[in-house]
Amino acid sequence: MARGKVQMKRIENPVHRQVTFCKRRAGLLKKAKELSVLCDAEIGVFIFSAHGKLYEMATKGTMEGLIERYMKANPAAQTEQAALEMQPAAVPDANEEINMLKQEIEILQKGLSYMFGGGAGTMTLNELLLLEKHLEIWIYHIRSAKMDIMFQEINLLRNKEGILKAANKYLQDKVEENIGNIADFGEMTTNTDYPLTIPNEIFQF
Amino acid sequence: MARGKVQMKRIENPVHRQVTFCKRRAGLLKKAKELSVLCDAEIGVFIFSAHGKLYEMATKGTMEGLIERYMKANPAAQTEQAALEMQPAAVPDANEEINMLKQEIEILQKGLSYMFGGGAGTMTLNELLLLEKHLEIWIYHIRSAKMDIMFQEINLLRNKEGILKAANKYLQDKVEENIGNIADFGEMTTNTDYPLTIPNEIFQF
DNA sequence: AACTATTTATAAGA
DNA sequence: TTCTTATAAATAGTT
Repeated sequence: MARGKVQMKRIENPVHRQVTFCKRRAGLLKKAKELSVLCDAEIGVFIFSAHGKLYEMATKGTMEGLIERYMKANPAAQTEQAALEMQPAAVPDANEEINMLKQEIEILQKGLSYMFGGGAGTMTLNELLLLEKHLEIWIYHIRSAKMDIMFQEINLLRNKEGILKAANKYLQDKVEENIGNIADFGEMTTNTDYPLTIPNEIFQF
Repeated sequence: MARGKVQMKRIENPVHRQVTFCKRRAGLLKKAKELSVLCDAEIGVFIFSAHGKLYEMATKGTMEGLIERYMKANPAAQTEQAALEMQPAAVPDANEEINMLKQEIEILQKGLSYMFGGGAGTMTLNELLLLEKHLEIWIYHIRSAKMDIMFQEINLLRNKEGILKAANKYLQDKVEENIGNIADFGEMTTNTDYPLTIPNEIFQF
């Protein structure tokens, strides 16, 4: 990369190779560190030299922790030991506990997917981060349709109330205007005099 | 490293951070590959993005093989499973799986408590078993207070409607009974003849 | 390990 | 994401 390009193949000169290994190894680890810091990533690197010497680096925590995380993130990838552990030699008690835990996980997953509205699939951790938002949206939808209907109903009734009240008033006027001899009319008037104004605050959901 | 130096700290702008992550990730993996080829080294790199996505690369063979080699080369470093496997009495396979499942449950629990509205505390397993019920109850409470108010309002209006209608009818009867000479009365009657029955289904929430 | 001449990598902008 | 380009970094060959 300087003073001449380099062929992408094994450097045959052992001295050159060793020097390059030193320099580039440092460079690689530096780059890994930078990527980790700049982008908030967790990175593990391990390098076995041609002679078998191990150089490693792990950002955030230990290499062991990273490997465990790797194992979890990549269930398809089984180490030799893990593969062996899949053999039926397992002890009954242990199997029992495993099954219990698996059932628990199933229940939890079911609850979560239920919450997401029938999503039959499993959730990733990313999806969990959107949890609160989804829940709020869900509630909103459930509520919103009902609210619309109820508001319509209330408005309908209010309109009818207004019309009936007007009709009532009209008829009352007519009665008063044309008839003076109905004894119990005043009593009637009192009974129909209801407060018709309803505080609007209760509709501010 | 171009068009301006970059501070060695987390890039705050999410877009910049994502772009840089992409570029530098590619760069890092390329460098690893080059080092491997040029110097005949065996290298493993894994990168977890901030969002938890895994990117990996292993020169020569699989990452699993590399991890096993790493384990062997680094006896001091024991993963949790490996440590458990060192216990003679324990059954290695089962313990590992149990731990994995327990971790999974922990993740789900975390998501759920997050869902329940910033509850910083942890949930017990018993609580988790009641997940669906809890959610329904929660939604029910949110909704129920509002519904009560709206039902009261609707019933109030309906009662008023009934009373006004009765008063209207009474007055109308009086008018019909005592007066025969009001020209526009029939018209009035038509206008006040509204369908007063509202389908009850819409209130079945 | 230091020193440069060059090659690479990459930040910023489209 | 991908391309371009100006510039910062990395590093091959040399001392």
